[in-house]
Amino acid sequence: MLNQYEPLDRVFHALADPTRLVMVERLSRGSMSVSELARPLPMSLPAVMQHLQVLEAAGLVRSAKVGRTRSCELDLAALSQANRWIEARRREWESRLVRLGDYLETLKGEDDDDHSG
Amino acid sequence: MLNQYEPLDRVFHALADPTRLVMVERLSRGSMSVSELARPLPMSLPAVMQHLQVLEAAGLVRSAKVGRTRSCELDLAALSQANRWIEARRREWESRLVRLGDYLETLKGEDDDDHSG
DNA sequence: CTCATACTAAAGCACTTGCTTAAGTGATTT
DNA sequence: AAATCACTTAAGCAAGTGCTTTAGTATGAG
Repeated sequence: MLNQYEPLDRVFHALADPTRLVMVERLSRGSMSVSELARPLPMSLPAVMQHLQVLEAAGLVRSAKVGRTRSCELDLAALSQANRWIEARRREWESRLVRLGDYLETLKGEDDDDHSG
Repeated sequence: MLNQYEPLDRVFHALADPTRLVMVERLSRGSMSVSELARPLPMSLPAVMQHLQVLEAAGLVRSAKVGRTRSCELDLAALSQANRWIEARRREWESRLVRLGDYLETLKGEDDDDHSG
């Protein structure tokens, strides 16, 4: 397995799980503690902690412990990075389609010139 | 594992592998056959086929067989969907920050009124 | 001090992933 | 017809994932 994309595929991996998608979605509506985050999820608290660690390792979430509770909040930087990669792919693909269109136009032009021969 | 996000987390899962990121990146520069796609990758052809199936299942790539070669091309729909989800999270988070800012402004205003008491 | 709360750490287990190799299938060249 | 090419299928395996339960630790309330 090659890896020149270490941070990026960690972000996608973190988002590749429905539980973690729900966690990110809830955190986008406001910061909360681990147990608040866990409350609607059909699994144990340690399981939620493990998901949280994946999100933190990807840079999607930051958390800090205050007293005995850990407060979690979204960090948009990693999400933006994912967005930029997707946008770059879209642009490459679309500019290729444009170039193909131009090329087909050129062929059509040549065909018009050369039609009687 | 809950799943109200079936298509979306399939897309992120498909992008959560460095080999598949390379495949998508190469396909964004133009369509190609399975063996062309496989040529720079340090693994067997069946392995590349398996990655291709993951990308197709996620709706990121379409392919069609012509004669004995299979031509693969990018399909931007799934990528756009991923992008829209990320943008929605960003907007929710940012509007929450704005509301928080407004609230703090309100408190400051009340504090100004109530300062002498 | 005692007890409940809010995590945290560790071990274990079923299942999935990312490969491999070997043995096909069907299309195209020779 | 025989050989080659471009996949395709299947079986198998090591490593990783997504949980679990059990047993902690540190903080805060009474």
